[in-house]
Amino acid sequence: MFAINPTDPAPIWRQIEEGVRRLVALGALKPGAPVPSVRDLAKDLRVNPNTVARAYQRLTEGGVLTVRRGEGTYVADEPSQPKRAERNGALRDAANRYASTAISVGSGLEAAAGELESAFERVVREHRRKP
Amino acid sequence: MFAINPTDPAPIWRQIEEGVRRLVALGALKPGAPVPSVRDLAKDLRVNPNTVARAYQRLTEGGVLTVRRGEGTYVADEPSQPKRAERNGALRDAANRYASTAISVGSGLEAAAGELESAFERVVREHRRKP
DNA sequence: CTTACTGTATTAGGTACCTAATACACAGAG
DNA sequence: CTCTGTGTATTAGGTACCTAATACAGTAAG
Repeated sequence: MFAINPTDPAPIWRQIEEGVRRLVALGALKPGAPVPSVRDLAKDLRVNPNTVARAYQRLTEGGVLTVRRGEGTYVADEPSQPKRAERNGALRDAANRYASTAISVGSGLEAAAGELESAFERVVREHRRKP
Repeated sequence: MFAINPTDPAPIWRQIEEGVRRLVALGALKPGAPVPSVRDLAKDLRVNPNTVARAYQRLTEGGVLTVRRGEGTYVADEPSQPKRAERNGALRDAANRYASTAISVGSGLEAAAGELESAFERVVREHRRKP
């Protein structure tokens, strides 16, 4: 499905949350489709079930997932996207972080932009492989 | 000098380390120039002196700073830059993270690249202001 | 020497996160 | 009903990080 990056300082539950949002945004997870059970995904990612549960709960509160108790968890019929304000804010924050680390290691805008393009291709290709 | 971002999941000492590296890479801190004392920078960033000390220690081990005990800390005469392998690795990692969050909030490559350019301009302009 | 500033080290306490081990309520299959 | 698999909740323990309060060794200036 996706992987956890141990070097990423972000908490694991946030990585899971973002991973699911990414799959939904890419269309790899379509509305109504089931997502792995808490225990299955936890076993797959080699992570504690509680951590996955926390991510699922946040995604449910955020309107991305819907849960049918005792049965399973599914992508919401109309998965909510972040509003423009939040999206721009989050994007700006992430861009600042990326620019900061790029400059700090001695890279320029061109190198950073090129690596970004590669990263996009990599992510998209990775999720075109198993639709 | 620079600011600490509380929303950044990265540890504060790492943000400080990256901030100093950024200033050195931008030329805002030139070789031989003194950096603020541990206590001064801690007071400026409203952070514990131990946290700043940890960052300075890592920067010293990394060859970016040199310390004259009892006198102060200075930018190394020839500040070491990360080797190409490490730089590319770090840049690739950062690009992956940025691309991941961009996609997860529903943004495309164009929007991400545009925001990246803005971020670069912002950072450079911010450090051209007080040379 | 005294004072004031450096970097460094130690100890303690608090918070967030992750793990582990359970337990409970609900839905579906046999 | 029994069994299995859902999501959810609770409790405990460990680690990393940050803070706070000191203390020590070295340098420079009065």
